[in-house]
Amino acid sequence: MDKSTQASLLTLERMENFRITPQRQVILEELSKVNSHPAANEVFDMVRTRLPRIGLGTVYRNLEIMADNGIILKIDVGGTQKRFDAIVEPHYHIRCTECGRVDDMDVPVQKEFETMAAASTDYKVQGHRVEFFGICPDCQKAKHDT
Amino acid sequence: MDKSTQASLLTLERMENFRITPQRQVILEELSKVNSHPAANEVFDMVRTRLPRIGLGTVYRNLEIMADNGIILKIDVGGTQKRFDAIVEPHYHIRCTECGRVDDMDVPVQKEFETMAAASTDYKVQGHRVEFFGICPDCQKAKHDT
DNA sequence: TTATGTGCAAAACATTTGCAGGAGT
DNA sequence: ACTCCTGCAAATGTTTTGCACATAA
Repeated sequence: MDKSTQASLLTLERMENFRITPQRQVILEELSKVNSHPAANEVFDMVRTRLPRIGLGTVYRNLEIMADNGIILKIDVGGTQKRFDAIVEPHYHIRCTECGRVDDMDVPVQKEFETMAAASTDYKVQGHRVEFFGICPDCQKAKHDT
Repeated sequence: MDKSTQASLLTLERMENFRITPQRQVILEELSKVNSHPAANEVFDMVRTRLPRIGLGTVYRNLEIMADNGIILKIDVGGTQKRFDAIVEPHYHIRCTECGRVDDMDVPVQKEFETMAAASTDYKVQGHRVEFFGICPDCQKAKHDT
């Protein structure tokens, strides 16, 4: 058993009342491999190279379940598709307004934001999310070349 | 001409190369009336009470155009639908994780965020967005009543 | 032998687009 | 005339769901 399989099994065990299926292992392993923040169809493509018969619905179902159980992070910010991240620790993202690519941001998470926010609303504040947007290096280059 | 019509005409004049049509006036007037942040179909419903023959495509097209021209704000955060806001000054939002409702947040906009961010990425940073999430007063009550 | 999970296809939902006719300039 | 705009319907893209079969507890 290689390192990533081991890691994912351990992580998957945090799911209660759910089975550790090959599909779920592979989804988590593939998601853990990449630094990008793939959308569901991209996860589907990666997983399909190893499990050719897996269905897109299974990928959606399992990404949802893992996100609900805190195994992975669902990045539900701007853009048409939701994206997924194997790193669950809160962090910020930046999204390219040209190509939709999402990268992690190395900016400290402002937890105080939430206490500040709680004072100015009747909502029960659960968390917050910061999304920067801009033009990624690749798209800057592409624009320049035009 | 009432006050809201006058206001919307003035605002619409900021659009270059575009006509001020009844559809556009009414869309902007209706959007300006509410504190909520309606999704396109909700704008459609509001506008339809005054222009029964308007098409949903027209609403989408015009909301898009107005957002591109800075007349209104497209709130492209979490949730399945994009929402629209007649207040274009940058501000933060909070979204209910139960019902999807979006409210304005009275938290100062951290413009320094963007300069801080610029230092830690190769992106050309254009802006940022903060979304708080939590449970709105109505849904808290609903949960309690169950 | 009961719960849960899967593949497949269809449905649901939000949004965009093509087109023929309308209206403004 | 020409350009822009509209209503309508069809198409698109993403995500969810129903169902019959498979698999693990």
